[in-house]
Amino acid sequence: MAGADAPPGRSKPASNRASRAAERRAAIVEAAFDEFVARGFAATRLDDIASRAGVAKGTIYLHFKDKESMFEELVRTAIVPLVAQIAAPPSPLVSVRHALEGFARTFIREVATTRRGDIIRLIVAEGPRFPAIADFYYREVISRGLAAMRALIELGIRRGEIRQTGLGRFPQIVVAPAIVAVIWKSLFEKHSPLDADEMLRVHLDLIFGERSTP
Amino acid sequence: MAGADAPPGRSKPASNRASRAAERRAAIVEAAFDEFVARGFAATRLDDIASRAGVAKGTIYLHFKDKESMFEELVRTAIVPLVAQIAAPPSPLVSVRHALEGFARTFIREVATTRRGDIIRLIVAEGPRFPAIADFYYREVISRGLAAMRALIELGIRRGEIRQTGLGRFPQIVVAPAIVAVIWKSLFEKHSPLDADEMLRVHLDLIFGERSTP
Amino acid sequence: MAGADAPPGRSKPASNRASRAAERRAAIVEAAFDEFVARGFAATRLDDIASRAGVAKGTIYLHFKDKESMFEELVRTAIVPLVAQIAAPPSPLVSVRHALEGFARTFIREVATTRRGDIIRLIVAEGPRFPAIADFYYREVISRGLAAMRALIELGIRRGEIRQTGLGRFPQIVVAPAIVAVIWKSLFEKHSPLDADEMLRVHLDLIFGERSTP
Amino acid sequence: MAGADAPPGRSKPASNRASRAAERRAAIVEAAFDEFVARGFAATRLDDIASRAGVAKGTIYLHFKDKESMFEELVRTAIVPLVAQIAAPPSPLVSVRHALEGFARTFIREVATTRRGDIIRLIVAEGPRFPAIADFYYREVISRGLAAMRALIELGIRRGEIRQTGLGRFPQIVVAPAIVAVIWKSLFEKHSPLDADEMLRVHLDLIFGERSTP
DNA sequence: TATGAATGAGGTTTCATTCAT
DNA sequence: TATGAATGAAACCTCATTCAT
Repeated sequence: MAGADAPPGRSKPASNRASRAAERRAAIVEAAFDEFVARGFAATRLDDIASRAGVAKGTIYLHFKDKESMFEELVRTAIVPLVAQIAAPPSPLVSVRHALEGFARTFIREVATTRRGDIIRLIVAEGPRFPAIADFYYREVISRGLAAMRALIELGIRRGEIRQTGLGRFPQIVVAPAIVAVIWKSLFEKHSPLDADEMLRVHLDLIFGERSTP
Repeated sequence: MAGADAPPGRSKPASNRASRAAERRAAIVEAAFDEFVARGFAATRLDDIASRAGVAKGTIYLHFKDKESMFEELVRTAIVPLVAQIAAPPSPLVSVRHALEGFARTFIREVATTRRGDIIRLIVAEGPRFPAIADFYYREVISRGLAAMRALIELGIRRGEIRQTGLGRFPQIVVAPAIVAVIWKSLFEKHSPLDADEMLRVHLDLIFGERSTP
Repeated sequence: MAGADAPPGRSKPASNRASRAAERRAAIVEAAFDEFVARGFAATRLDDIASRAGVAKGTIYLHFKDKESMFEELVRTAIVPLVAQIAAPPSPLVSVRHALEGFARTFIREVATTRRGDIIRLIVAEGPRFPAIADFYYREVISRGLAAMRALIELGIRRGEIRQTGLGRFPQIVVAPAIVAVIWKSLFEKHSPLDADEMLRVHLDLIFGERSTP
Repeated sequence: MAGADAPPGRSKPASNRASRAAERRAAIVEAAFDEFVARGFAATRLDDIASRAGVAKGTIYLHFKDKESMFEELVRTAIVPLVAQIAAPPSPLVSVRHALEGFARTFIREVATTRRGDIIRLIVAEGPRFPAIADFYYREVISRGLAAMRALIELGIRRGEIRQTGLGRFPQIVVAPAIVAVIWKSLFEKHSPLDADEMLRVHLDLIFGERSTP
């Protein structure tokens, strides 16, 4: 991930014990994340995580209590950046459409086309078996994200940008195509590539009542 | 177990050998489906499937080659009803809106509120590890369903019911809230119940340009 | 143990499924007992039990929940025969000395010189870490055995055979040399063989006030 | 941990390097002894010993070759005080009964009611797996102790204090109740408290032919 | 001398699969 | 066809031991 290529200038960056440990931990997190995303919780082997991270199996247990709590902590950690983006202020200065376009662009760039998209799929997949994770995800991402989205929608309605007043009650509708885009990318992209950018634009056209000009 | 050695003659309708086998197979399929949906592929134990189906573990192997092919066949089988409904003719007699409302109602009734909804989540979860399933699902459900949806949308556009012409290129947009509803039901329903019926209605209002009257 | 050499006459004794299972279970119990006695709980490997019993490792888990409950059940089972002997009636017809001599002989023959002696050492060794076992042993063996011994001692006192009236309050004193004999056999026999038979006789002489004639 | 980097000069009495090492070693021995007594050899973790001793795990290996030799050395060390007391001269000045009463008192005070009692149980438990320890224990404690006891008994016989001449051949009989008391304390004390003091007194009454007066 | 992160062999336990009945 | 006891590979996890600092 990011951070793997430290700024050049030092040959052995941070070689004291504390940061060596931090590096190892980061490597484990990195590897575990990849494996969990690729195989799901149950099918992931700690052996694979260890060898991918370049550490011994036992080393994992210096950083995590067991496979389950490693998974939970990992997913939680990975969710945090999503939260940060969502918590961005709705920027009432520009038009609501403009704000939503910004959202869409950021989402495409930072989520749909990166491994962060996979985490959404992972939560959908493992959520029912890890209620703690589903709860956390709901609390930190879903409820906040939808609240922000609702505020934006209602602003749009007040300003007359959005005519469909029912959207305020179902911000999920505004987000739905983005979710579908993420799922599509991981499952069907090879069968039929999806121009997520364009799809979200069409969706916004639908919401803001403009006619698309193909 | 019970009834296995019932006195011959007529214990149940169609109790000859061939159909007895068919019954058992159906029980296994049923049980396996429940377990796979509840736990995912890797975490499901054949032991649990067997006892839920009321057969011995070995019996499963009389009907399926192994766990993996059982899973694949199962999901394939479970998808068929979805296909049937989707392949229903777009019914050009009524309005397009009316047709889509019918779709939505059927979806809510037959998918979102039943176990068939979980199969969508299951495919999202296991798709990457079972490309054969993802392929099959794309071929049988996604591509056909989207094609039908696209035809309907274009009909709506030609008839002037739908003004947003871009939707023809992205039928996913029309389906997205239904997908989100299914996911929501399995993950977040307990945190915040979703009125899927109403949400889909608002979504149709958005598409067909009517103002919702709260 | 006993039962390994079934009565001849049939080449494959008890070859139906149920008794095959019973045989295997017996083999596991046998092997596990040997291993636990030889190494103690923690140092015993299920691998060794399995191969000594001639079964696969997994087979053990068809009969026992886990290592710990196997150990507890095993020891409990092994204790039962001790109980049976102890529950023998105090036989008031003969002299108390005679009764105690019978006890001593039986103890030497059936406990001190057999593997049942090792179980006493095993309980001493593992008791503190398996309170359930110590409790069971106290309840089934110790308390009953001491009660019976006390009754016998008091009978001896009433009959004038035993002059030391304090023994009624401490039946442990009467049993102590037998316990020591068992421990001695497993730890120090090779350094200095102990004639347990004779020791117990001397002990009885001490109790019944007779002078030993070497 | 705390105090590891104390300001040099004088943190504790005798804080030069050599004695600091000796203190650490003593702490390890102390901690190890507690752990081994509480859990037995195999179930004891070096981690626990280290943290109980307040040293790092690696430090243990500066003082002991490995777990096994640490255990052997430890038990040996712990036995030494027992030896000292046992080797005390039989004091022919007072009556033999008086000498044995002194023994009993000392045993109760210094062994049965302290951790040194547990070491007897530990040796009984681990002896078969550590022949070296059983050998050492036999050589240093058992054989010496019994020799001293035998000498005392024979003195008693010669002086006419003890009438049961067979005891000279089985000094174990005289010691047996003390052993049983120790075992009782660790296993059954909570079920039924034992007045070891009184029991040993009754036992001496038995040996010396006096009638107990309850 | 002291540390404690790292190792990896080895333990317990699970479970898909087989096969004699 | 149906069973379910048996298997054993493979998973997770522990912990004695090492070694760079």
